[in-house]
Amino acid sequence: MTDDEDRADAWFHALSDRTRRDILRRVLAGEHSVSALARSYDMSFAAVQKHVAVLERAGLLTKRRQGREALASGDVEAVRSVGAMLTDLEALWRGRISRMDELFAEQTRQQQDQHPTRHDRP
Amino acid sequence: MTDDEDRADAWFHALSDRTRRDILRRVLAGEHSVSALARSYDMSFAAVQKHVAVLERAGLLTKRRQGREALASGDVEAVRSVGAMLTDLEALWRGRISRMDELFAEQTRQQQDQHPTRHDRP
DNA sequence: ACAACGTACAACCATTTAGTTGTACGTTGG
DNA sequence: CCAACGTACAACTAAATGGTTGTACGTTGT
Repeated sequence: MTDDEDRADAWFHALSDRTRRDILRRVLAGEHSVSALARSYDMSFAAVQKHVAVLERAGLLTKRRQGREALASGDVEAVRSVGAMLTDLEALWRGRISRMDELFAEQTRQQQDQHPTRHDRP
Repeated sequence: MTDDEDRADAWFHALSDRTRRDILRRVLAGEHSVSALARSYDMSFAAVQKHVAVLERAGLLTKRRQGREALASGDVEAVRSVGAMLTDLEALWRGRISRMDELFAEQTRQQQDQHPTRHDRP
């Protein structure tokens, strides 16, 4: 269905707004109703509700209904998945370093072949 | 000057586009000129150049000039900083779990005070 | 019963974004 | 020398974004 890249788009876009990051912090620390969250910010209820919806669509939080309230709760697994993507990026960088090391070793070896030291070949 | 939250905004916004994530993968794996990168995508040179600029402003890559080429290179430290933010989010969640554990222990203790077992008080 | 509360969603507006084309300018190879 | 290359940036367009207000509807406490 939704591609990995689509999910990543949604994750990073959801995290790219400071209000949404703050909401996510709160709901990771504990359940909060949408209106309780809304009271924390200097903007309309509807605006906060939209931010919650963005986080929900990205899978970073889930809502459950209790009476008239919608209780939002952060999904730590999704947060970990985002972290894993970054770890994968780091791995690419490590590969680059390894290749540089190999290249260096290769150059060193060739230089030694061309200019053997007295010590190596007495 | 630029707040932590501003940096985070820039980081996550830069990462919220799949083309930019792909560019970042390439330049983490090794240096690439902007036009070499541009050849990889089905869009104009100017579009790719703008994506590179977004990544650069976010501090996720750096450019160095060599002759007429601008060589872009990924900054793994910035990637790690983004990862650290997510780890901090996870920590909030862990705090929530600890608090739930404490609450449970508290409730259990009170229940034992109210209904001591024969075994506890023979 | 009913007023207040919590939620959802539509419609609208200003700004930003991702793309385009065009232009200008330094660098380089033949 | 100069044509081709690589880069940068401005100006424009369509779409997405973050905010607003207004409306509707189920839930709750008195």
